[in-house]
Amino acid sequence: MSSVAYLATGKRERTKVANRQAILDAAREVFGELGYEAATVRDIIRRTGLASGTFYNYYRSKEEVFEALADDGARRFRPILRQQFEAAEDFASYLRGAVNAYFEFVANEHESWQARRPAGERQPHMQVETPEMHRVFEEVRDSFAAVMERGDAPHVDADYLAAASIAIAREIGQQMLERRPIDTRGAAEFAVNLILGGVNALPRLTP
Amino acid sequence: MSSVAYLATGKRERTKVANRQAILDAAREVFGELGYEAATVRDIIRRTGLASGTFYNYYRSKEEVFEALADDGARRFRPILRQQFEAAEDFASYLRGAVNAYFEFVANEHESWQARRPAGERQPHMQVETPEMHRVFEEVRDSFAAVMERGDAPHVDADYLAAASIAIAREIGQQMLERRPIDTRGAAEFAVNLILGGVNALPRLTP
Amino acid sequence: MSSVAYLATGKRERTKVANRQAILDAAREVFGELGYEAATVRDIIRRTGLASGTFYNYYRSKEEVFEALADDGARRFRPILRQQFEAAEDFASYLRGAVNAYFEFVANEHESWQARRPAGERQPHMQVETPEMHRVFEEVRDSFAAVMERGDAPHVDADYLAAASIAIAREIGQQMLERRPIDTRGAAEFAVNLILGGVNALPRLTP
Amino acid sequence: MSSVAYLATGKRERTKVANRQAILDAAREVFGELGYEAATVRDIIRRTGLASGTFYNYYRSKEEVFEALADDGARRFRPILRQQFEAAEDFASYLRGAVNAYFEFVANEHESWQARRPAGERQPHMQVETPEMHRVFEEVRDSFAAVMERGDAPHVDADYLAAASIAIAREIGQQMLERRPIDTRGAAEFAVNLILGGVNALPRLTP
DNA sequence: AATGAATGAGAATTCATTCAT
DNA sequence: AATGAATGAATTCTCATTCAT
Repeated sequence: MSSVAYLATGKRERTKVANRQAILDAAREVFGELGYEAATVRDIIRRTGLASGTFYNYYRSKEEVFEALADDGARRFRPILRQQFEAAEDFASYLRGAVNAYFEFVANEHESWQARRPAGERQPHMQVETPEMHRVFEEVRDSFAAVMERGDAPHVDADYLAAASIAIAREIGQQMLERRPIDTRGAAEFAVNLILGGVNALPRLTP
Repeated sequence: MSSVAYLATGKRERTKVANRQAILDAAREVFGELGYEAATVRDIIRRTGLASGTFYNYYRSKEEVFEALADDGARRFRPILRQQFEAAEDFASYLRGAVNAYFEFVANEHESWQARRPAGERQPHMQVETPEMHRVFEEVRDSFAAVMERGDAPHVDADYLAAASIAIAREIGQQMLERRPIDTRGAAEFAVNLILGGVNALPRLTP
Repeated sequence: MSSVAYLATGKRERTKVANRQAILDAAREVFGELGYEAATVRDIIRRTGLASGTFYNYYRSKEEVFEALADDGARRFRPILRQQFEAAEDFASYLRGAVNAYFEFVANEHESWQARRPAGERQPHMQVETPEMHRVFEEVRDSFAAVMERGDAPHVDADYLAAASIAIAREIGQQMLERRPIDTRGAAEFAVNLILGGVNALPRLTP
Repeated sequence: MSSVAYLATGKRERTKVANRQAILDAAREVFGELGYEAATVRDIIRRTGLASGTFYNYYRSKEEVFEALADDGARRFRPILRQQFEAAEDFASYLRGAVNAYFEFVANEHESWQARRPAGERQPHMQVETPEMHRVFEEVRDSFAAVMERGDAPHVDADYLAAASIAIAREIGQQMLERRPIDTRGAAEFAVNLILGGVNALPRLTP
């Protein structure tokens, strides 16, 4: 929180922080690959190289890591969204920025949000919506609401719009990855045009 | 023996079908009440009155029933979709019909899934991709392509559009279920307007 | 047992006999491949093409087929041994005949006595001594005793000798199959010479 | 801490080794009392006082303990064999020493295996082939080859001879255990005379 | 704080056998 | 006599969590 915290971080301290993060990262991967239920604490801890007992020095249960993911995810994605939000003048520019940011995020982060099919495993796996995904949803919805307020933008159901926008981004992203060559620009354009066009066609809320 | 005799296959056959359905129904209930995770194969089979081993004559695991459930939904929805396609004159009417039908379907299903849920427990919402669901995707994409061809409708990337539309419907559908009262009309209107408006804003393909 | 039995065998009768034999053959194979315990009734019955319930029209339990194998095996191998026994003038000629007969039996019968490794399965399987193997042992021992009595042959412990002879034949047979080219003549000669030489060196029993 | 400290590994390590051994011992007893088939993993683990799950930290299945048991026997026998080899002057003395040692070993093992057996139940006798057993085979074959080289002994096919000798020892050993009183001396004499006499009768290799 | 073996409740699963058709 | 789905007792096995080192 302050510069002191940074300096005060001795080796012991750093190890603790690093371990906590390592477990979180491993959990994100494992939950992403196997789904919450199929994932075991062992799967998670094995990936960190730590001993199984160590897990419980950081989290009290499998459920607790799962919940911790929410905070972490939000912490990492919120600045990006916020930056887009602050830079944006209106809904259109925010959307454009956010969608692009999302595609970059997906590409850079090795798609922790998407099922990472471990290449050659049995087809139909289940995907749980993680708490961190929900947090992102809230972030987007609130930003939508705010930019609508801010500008002269159309004023529509922010929940529905956020849900729809995220769904579109996710799904188009998926499709995009299955085409060759991978055309991120084209896909982003498609998604943004679709949403923008749609929003303009929506009847305004007049509460 | 009766007019039903015509349809009835042997008793054994009927029993098999009935058992399979009984397990599916029990699974729907149990998943609805306890959530996928907490539910056990025993919970499911107990509710059918069948013996525990019998479960394994029909499904190999909890995961498999879950998928069968999803598959079952998709399979029951497809005829509805086809009907909308045949009745539709253009893209707009097909979309309107299909989206309305889908939201009605989802709302009905929802009753058996969540009916007995102790209020306050949020079901983490899960995604499965079954073969039958893929068929629904193909059906939608092909129908889109066909109605675009048929009418004077805009001509855009059918894969992207189908993927986006399904994603929107799914997600808005989820949101819809969390509001009270459940307003399928309102949700459908939102989704349809969004997609239609978006489509008109998309640049036409000119191959 | 008589010519009447043969003629009286109507279609129904033949089917019954054939089924009983089919189950026995399948059981021999399955017990040989998997060992008694790992083998299941389903494994056996599946191989016959019959329904699982049908098994119980012929044998009351897995154990019962296992025991029935004894009679069958003895029934098939006894004539061969008997023939060698009757043709033999002394121990040496009986041994030679029996060992050769054994190697032919092994080759012809696709080695039901040996582990039939299903090519590419996990290495260390267990082999149970089936009742039919024990019956063969008795046959050999009795023949040994008889030819010793009959001729001027050395008079030694027939149990030990039979056990040793069978063991040698089995094991040399195994080794032989692992060499290229397969030299049955050489192997048989080795076995026979070893046993004959050994027998002459054994002290005579003088009861 | 004490002179033992030198040998003692950490307590953890000792517990692991002790547990593994405890399971092995319990398995030996249980298999001896109930037979391989009737024995369950529960029977084995119950006798150790360990928790049921602990079994699976050491062995993956009943079959695996059984193999470990066989392997264990072979592993403990090998040093004995080597000792005989080093003490032997020629083929005859090696053979005599090894066979006697083997029969003693088998008789001792037999006590722990069959001691508590309710009389009258014949244990169906099983064969396993473990890697360690193969090593015993190689040891015997190489020793045979070496002593043949060393002395003026006949020079015959070492593979065949080793295979035959081991088979004889195994089988005569089994027979021996079924007689009362158990006469290791008599059995060994039989086996040694048989093999020695046989070897002398074999045509020499003249490569 | 890290380790990793032990724990044991409870879930998953098998399979010999029965029995209605 | 054949069929093959149903049965359910018995067994295997997993895995979150604890705890001695």
